[in-house]
Amino acid sequence: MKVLTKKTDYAIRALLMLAASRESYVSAKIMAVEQDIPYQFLRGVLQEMIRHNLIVSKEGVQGGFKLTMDPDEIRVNQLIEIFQGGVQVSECMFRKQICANRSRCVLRHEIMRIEQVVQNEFEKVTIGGLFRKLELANQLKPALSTSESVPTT
Amino acid sequence: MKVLTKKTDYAIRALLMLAASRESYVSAKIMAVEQDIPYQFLRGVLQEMIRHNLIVSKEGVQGGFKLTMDPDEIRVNQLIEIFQGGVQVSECMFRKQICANRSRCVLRHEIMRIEQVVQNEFEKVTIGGLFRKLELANQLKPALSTSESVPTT
DNA sequence: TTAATTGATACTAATATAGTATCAGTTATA
DNA sequence: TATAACTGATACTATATTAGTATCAATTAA
Repeated sequence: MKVLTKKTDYAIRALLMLAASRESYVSAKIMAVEQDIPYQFLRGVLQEMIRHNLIVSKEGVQGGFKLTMDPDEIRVNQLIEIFQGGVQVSECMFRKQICANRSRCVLRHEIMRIEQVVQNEFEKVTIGGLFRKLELANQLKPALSTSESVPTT
Repeated sequence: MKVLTKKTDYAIRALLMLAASRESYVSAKIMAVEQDIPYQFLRGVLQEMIRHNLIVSKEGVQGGFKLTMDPDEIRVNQLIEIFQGGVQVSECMFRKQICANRSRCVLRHEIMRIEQVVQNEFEKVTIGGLFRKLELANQLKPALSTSESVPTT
């Protein structure tokens, strides 16, 4: 049970960068390098987000992407919806036969309930919220880019 | 985001049948037919459950499978663990570099929290619990097997 | 004019999920 | 005691999803 696929993961990280740069455009290249995401793959992800009006682009030199809305309005929930087709119950037998077999229906009902819980949780998580946590983390631990030799095991 | 794969789904339905038959053995064939599950595929699922000591088998004529424990002790949680490798965060960067990039870590933390919620929910769902709901559903709607012509759209 | 950019699109590769087939061994029972 | 109804084990194939690559046209700041 993989909760987030790469696409969603990359999308969130790209959005966090855009949230950080506010009004100015950020190019796909910069985001790909900084976040260590395959460039062309990220481009596809960004295109998808344009289609869903989460971001806008500017072509040419100095071009790039920026948010169309307040980061607090972008919910991880929606990103999962876009890149993973939301949460899907294992085969919905609705209508088809009212319910070919009862145990499948009971199960289904139970899963839908849990999915609703997950849905609600992911709805609470916004890019804005994540961004503030990120800032806080960076305040508390401003090291990293310096020495702090990585254990070469 | 697919919550349950076929294997888990089939496993649960098979276990519900075993819960219904209590002490007597039920063959894979019967379960496959009644639950409309591909026979050989189900066999594989059953083998996996034997390996995890959820069920035992008896070979030969009149053989089959039965539970090793009270249905209330079998949690859907565990089945997801067995058939879907549990809930996995999108790439754990732990230790590797303490955290190559911060936004990934913040994200990770948030997801882990939600996964814990999911985990807790699925832990509450047991085969015994589902079985009782199933019985209740069958009591309230004892029709089905009779006429009730399926709409041929 | 040109290098840095996005738009669009068509691939390939890797992995996971779903399903099939086969043969050997066991056992109730006719 | 032969045999049909079973499971054990294992090796395959097919399909779908996820991840990643490549290419070329159009745009634009400098």
